[in-house]
Parts: sequence; C-alpha cells; structure tokens
Amino acid sequence: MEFPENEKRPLNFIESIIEEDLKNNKNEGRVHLRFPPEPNGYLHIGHAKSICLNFGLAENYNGLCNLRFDDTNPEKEDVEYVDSIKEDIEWLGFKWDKEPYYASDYFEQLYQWAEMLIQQGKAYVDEQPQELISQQRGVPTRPGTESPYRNRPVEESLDLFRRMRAGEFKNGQMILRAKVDMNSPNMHMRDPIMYRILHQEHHRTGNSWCIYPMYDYAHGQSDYMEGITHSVCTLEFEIHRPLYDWFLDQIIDGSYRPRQIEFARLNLSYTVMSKRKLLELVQKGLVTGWDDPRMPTISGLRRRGYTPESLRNFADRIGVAKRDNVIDVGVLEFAVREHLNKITDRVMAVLNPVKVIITNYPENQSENMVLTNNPEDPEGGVHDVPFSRELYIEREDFMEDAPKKFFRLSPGREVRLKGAYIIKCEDFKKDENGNITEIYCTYDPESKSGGAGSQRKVKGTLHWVSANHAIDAEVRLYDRLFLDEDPAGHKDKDFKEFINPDSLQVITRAKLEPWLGKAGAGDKYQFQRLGYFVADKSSKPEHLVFNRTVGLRDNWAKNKG
RNA sequence: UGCCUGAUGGUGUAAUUGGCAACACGUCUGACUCUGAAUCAGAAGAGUCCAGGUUCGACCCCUGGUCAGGCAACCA
Repeated sequence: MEFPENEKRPLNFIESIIEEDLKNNKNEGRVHLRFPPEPNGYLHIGHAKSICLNFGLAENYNGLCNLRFDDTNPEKEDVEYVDSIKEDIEWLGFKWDKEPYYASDYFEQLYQWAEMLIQQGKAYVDEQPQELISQQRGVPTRPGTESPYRNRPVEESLDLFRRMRAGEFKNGQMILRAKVDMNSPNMHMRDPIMYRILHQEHHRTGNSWCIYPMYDYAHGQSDYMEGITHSVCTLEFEIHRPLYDWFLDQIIDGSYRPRQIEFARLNLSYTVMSKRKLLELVQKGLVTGWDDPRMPTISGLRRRGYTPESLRNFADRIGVAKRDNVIDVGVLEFAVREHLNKITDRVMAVLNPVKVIITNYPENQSENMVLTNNPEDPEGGVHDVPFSRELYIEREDFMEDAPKKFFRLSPGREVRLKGAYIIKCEDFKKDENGNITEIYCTYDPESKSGGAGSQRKVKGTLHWVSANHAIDAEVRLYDRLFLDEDPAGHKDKDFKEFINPDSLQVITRAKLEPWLGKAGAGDKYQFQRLGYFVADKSSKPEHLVFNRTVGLRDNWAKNKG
C-alpha cells in the first residue's frame, strides 16, 4: 500500500509552528499529537481530515500520535462507537502510540486536581439551579454577576464536592465551578463548570463515578498527562483556548506545556457532516446503519468502495488552514477515481439492456474474446469474455434519430464492440409503445480485436454482454452523497428537506459478463463507461450485489445538455 | 451594538527576513486511444475585500473601514 509522497508540497501553518518549535528545541524536540474523538457516533469524512492531519504530522516529524477517547459524557457514549473508531483509523492505515487512551482513565487524577483547586480557592461548589447560573453568566456584551456561593469557605466547598462524589446529591443539584472571571468578554471564562453530577453508568468506569468532568477541564489536563506537545483541534475551540491555558497554568510544574492549535474543519458541498444529523438518519431508519453506503461516514465510504489511499490523498490535497471552506465533492470523487483507475480491472456490464442480434453470426456458435484486465497495469493479465449471436448493449447506446455528434449505435452506423468486432446497425424493431425491442446488426469478421483487419477506425466503442452467458446481479446506484442543494445557508432548517429522494438509492438489476461471478465482497471493478463498482459485503456468488463507488466522467452527457 | 477569528483566480491552498502572485482541482483547446474514461501537450482565468499611510518596492508592516464566521450547553 504505497502512499505517494508529496515532497514539494509547501508547509501548512501547523507544520510551520512545529518546525519553529523543533528549531527552538521546545519540549526537548518532541512532537506528540493526539486524535481525541468522543465515542458518540461513527467517524465521517470530516474526521478523516483530522486523522490524516494528526497522524500524518506525527509520521512526518518522527513523532507520535495518541488515540484518546474523550469519554467524559456517558449519556451519549457507547462501546460500539469505540470499536468502530478504532477500526476506521486502522483502515485508513494509521497506527496510534501504544494502546488507546481514555479521558476516563484520568478521572481520579482530575478529581484530585479539582480538590487542589478548591483548596487554593480557585474553585467552588455552586448550588443554584441551572437557569439562574446561565442567567448570571449574562450576555457577551455585558459583564456577568457573581454567584452568591462564589466566595463560600473552602472547607464548605470541599465538603460539598466530596459529598457530590459520594452520591449524596441528585443530578443538577450541585456543580463545581472554576473561579476565573465573571467580567471576561469571553463567556467561557465566566466561572466555567468543571464537574456536573450525572447518575449514569459509564461504558468503561461503570458506576464508580456519579460526577463527570466537563470537556474544558478534562481536555488540556489529559493532553498534559500524555505529554502531548501540539493539541490540534477545530476552530470552534479557539475561544476555549484561554481556558485551556488557565487550567494548565494550575498544574504545570516544568517547562513542558501542550499548545492548542486550531484549524478549519472540512465542509463538503452537498454533504451532511453533522454527527447529530447522521445519528438521526440512523435512528429514524432512513439508512440501514452508520455504514450504509450512502453515508459520508468512513465505514460507509469504505463499503461504497472508497480506498484508504484515496481518502488520504484527498486530505492532503485540500490542505489545512484557518479560513472557513467548502470543498466541492468533485475533489473527493476525483481522488477516488484517480486511485481506482490504477487498481481496478475493467469489466463489461449492462445496466439497462436492449437486445442486439448479429444476423450474420451463426446461431449456436460462440467464441471467447480476450480482454485486458487493466491497461494501466502491465501485469494485470487478461480474461475471456464469451461472444455470441445475441448480445445486450446499453439502451442509451442506441438512438433511432441520432445527431451527428452521437458516436454510438444508430441505423446505418458502425460501432466497435469493446474487445470484439465492429458491427453495423441494419434494422431494429419496436413494440406498440414505441420502445426499441431488438436491434439487428451485421458484424465484420475481419475486424476482430487484435486481428489483421482491426485497424479500421470507428467513432464509438460500446460495452456489451452475451445474452445467453450473462449473469444477473443486483446493482445499487448512488448519486453523490446526500443533499440536493448545498447545505450552506440552510443550517437552521430541517436538512431532510434537501435530501434528493432520487439520490437515496436506486436498486436495479444488471447483466454482467460471466467472469464477474468470481467477485467477492470488497472486490473493486471499473464497469466500462459506467463507473467504479465494489462487490458489497452481502454479496454471495449466487446473489451478487454491486455498489457504485463513483461514476466516470461523461462528456457526452455533459455536452448533450 | 462586547470579544475572538478570517478575507489571495470558479474551488481549495502557497508565496522564504517586504522584491513584478505559485500549485492542485475545475474550465477550454488539441493529440492519442478499441472506455466520449485515462494519458499527453497547450490555453484562459486573480493583481491579493476597500481606503489611506510607511517604503525604491506591500498579499506581507501601520491606521481606519467593509464583509463573513464563531462565542452566552450541567455537549464535545
């Protein structure tokens, strides 16, 4: 599995920071990153960018990258998600340092530090209702007001905090707050909450805790404990950075200190990129699961036939910056085609068949045509494709009254059958509704591929399958990822309004060349002129199912309209 | 009308201590081809949000605006 190195690529701003740190021998020259997902859903293409960034940086600078589960909110988390996240990262080809880490492993240490802050008068237990606290926090344009409990005696807070841990209070009855600055223009600094009471079983710590630390309190401290040097996260945490640093200041005891660096998350046009919404699709049964091939999740894309290399290339290509961006899905699709084009065997299949009868080809005769598996791969080999008197071609490849720029089959015109003969359309038959039912052609025996008379040129080449030899399979087509319109601008509306119903899933049957009968789950092919397909995981030899990964570029379709 | 970010061809990213804006995708030509794909060759496309200033010289530094995004969860 070779991943092409882009030696010449200029540094992104994070790489510049790292190189600067390296030059100054900051943190003894260590480079240690982390990818910190909350196990509350499956990873999607946006996470892939972050994974490639963090693990990629570690690889390029001879550093390390931890996988850390930010599991501080048991209400939303589950081991199913933990497992899927590990699988997806490994599939992308990255290796985390040692075993995965969990924020929940630090609960005791975090608790001890919290007691220390209380003792230093830097944290206090507040027992006001949530609404009141929120109200006192005020609005960004005006200072907040201090809680009446803000200056309660240290011993009182300590006692209350211990009783919180002991389970003496109900959810929401007490919280632990850091004493920072109620007048700060930064809302996150107005005495942020450090701990809340949650009588809720945790997927790892079970029932041993009923108080859980908040993200802001847990994250920086976790980075510190793991020796993280560069804590890369998305832009929405930028405003949290002063708090990240404030908490760190309370425990730092040496020169080492992790640094938070923010970058702009990925936005893909026509694509739902919100975990919350994806969860909704799964829960409402609008898709078959997180790995439904239509989902923009890593597992969905995998099932759809995307390769790790193409995703990594995509991540590399889109770059990293602090400016908000919307990447066109076309860039993603380009990346998959680019890779699949190099590794897939070319095969023939007909989605919407119409019968072609070669009138001058003997009945009951057949012969094997030899087709190159992959013209890009000299060692890709060849395979046989049976040819006979009755064939199927794509209904779209025939036109009764064709414009001059139509390079396919129409009355009186010649066309090559890929890997076989040149045929000429002599006649055709229609049913009472005007649909073409049969096309009659003659073939030129001298024009066989690779033969002496094969040099003759015709404008078009069609894919085909022999009617009597073809195998029947289920084919699922997907159009783009999800949305009909670009979601930008409708963020507050119900996104389902923008799902294109036709794009959800078109299941149809197709005629395939017999060689495809050997296809196993995950095998990828390029169906001539139809695009790239992958045999689905549910495929069995007697019931083949192919998912379309992405189509081929089609200039004829483009110019037609 | 608080604070924090950001603004470079259609899109995404570059531009070493200021030195006539580069790369990729897309677009358009042409070649080749037994996939209207791929490949190859070539072209067009921005003068860097605006207005001032500093400078021999500004995408880069300064001042003032404009526009866009973010921030007021006991989520992460």
